[in-house]
Amino acid sequence: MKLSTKGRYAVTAMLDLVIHMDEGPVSLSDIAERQHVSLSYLEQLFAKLRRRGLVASTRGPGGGYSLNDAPENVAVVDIILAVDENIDNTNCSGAANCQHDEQCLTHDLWQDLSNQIQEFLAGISLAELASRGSIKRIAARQDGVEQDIFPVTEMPSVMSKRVGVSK
Amino acid sequence: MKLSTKGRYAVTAMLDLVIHMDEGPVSLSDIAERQHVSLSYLEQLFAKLRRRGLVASTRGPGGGYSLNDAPENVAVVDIILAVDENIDNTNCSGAANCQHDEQCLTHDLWQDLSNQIQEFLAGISLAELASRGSIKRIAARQDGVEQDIFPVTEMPSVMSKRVGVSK
DNA sequence: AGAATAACCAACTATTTTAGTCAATTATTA
DNA sequence: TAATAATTGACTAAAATAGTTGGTTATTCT
Repeated sequence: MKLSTKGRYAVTAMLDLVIHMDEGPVSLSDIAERQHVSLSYLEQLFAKLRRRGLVASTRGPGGGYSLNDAPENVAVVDIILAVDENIDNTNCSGAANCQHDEQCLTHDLWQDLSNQIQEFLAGISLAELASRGSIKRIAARQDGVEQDIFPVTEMPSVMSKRVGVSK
Repeated sequence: MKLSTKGRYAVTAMLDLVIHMDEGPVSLSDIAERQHVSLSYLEQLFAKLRRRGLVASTRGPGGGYSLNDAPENVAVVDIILAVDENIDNTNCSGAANCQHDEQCLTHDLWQDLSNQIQEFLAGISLAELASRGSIKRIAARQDGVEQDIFPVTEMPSVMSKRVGVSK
């Protein structure tokens, strides 16, 4: 299966977007700063999310990304499928031709497992996630924490801003 | 998470072992032939399974591997954990220090998912798997199929036997 | 009009994991 | 003593992961 940090980053970024979208489009550099993911990596992920129709983009100052649908209608599984391609656990990608054009011994087991995971992740929407108390607390910390940890001017911009971009 | 072909091969091989263990130890070369996995790769996997105490080995002619415990007591999750190390889906391996020593936004979500998968795979024993009709059918096919596909002497030994081993 | 902002795009890269191979040794049995 | 089969260790090709680098294009603010 594919459940790597790629999918986790994507879900985290989308959740950050939902939490901050009341003030218009959310820029990737803001998400990068808050969630400590590299901006260029986010760009790749959001390119896929946009192609899948999950988000819409606005260019220029004040621009950023916004959800194409209500947070209630976006499930975690949609996000993971958009960036990770598949959630399938079989060797044959479900085709059941794992061995001489027939099923391998454990084909059904991996198929069942895939369905389990699929159903679990399909049952959780961004709206539900954003409403959780534990997540609200962490988001509040992230929104107010930068000043606390990095006193005034010395924020390690390397982590969140583009470096070495020439004019 | 780690759910790769490594874990799938291991479960398939262990299931093959259970199906054929009534006639004493099962050799890796037999499993390699039946399940079409390379012998050297199986050796690596069974070294881990032995270290974890899931199987016992018998050397010499007629030797092979046998289960250390009743098939009822070996869950699929045990096998995957033995070869894949962990089934954890969080970035911080469950330590909840994913971001500045505190939880990242989605930590709880991945934790819940890990638990789901864990429970599912813990609920399936080798005995239960081996008793399934679909698996019995496939095993029967595998036990009788070699003669049908590779007439008499011309079995492609490359796939299942060691090649180039000098004295 | 010009500077800043921010999305968009393509190519490249270091590191890790996967899925093995290759070569040899040790133990056991016929 | 020959064959069988586990055991060990080092190596490797290919793919995936997690980015980086260097730009271009569109929009808005001054």
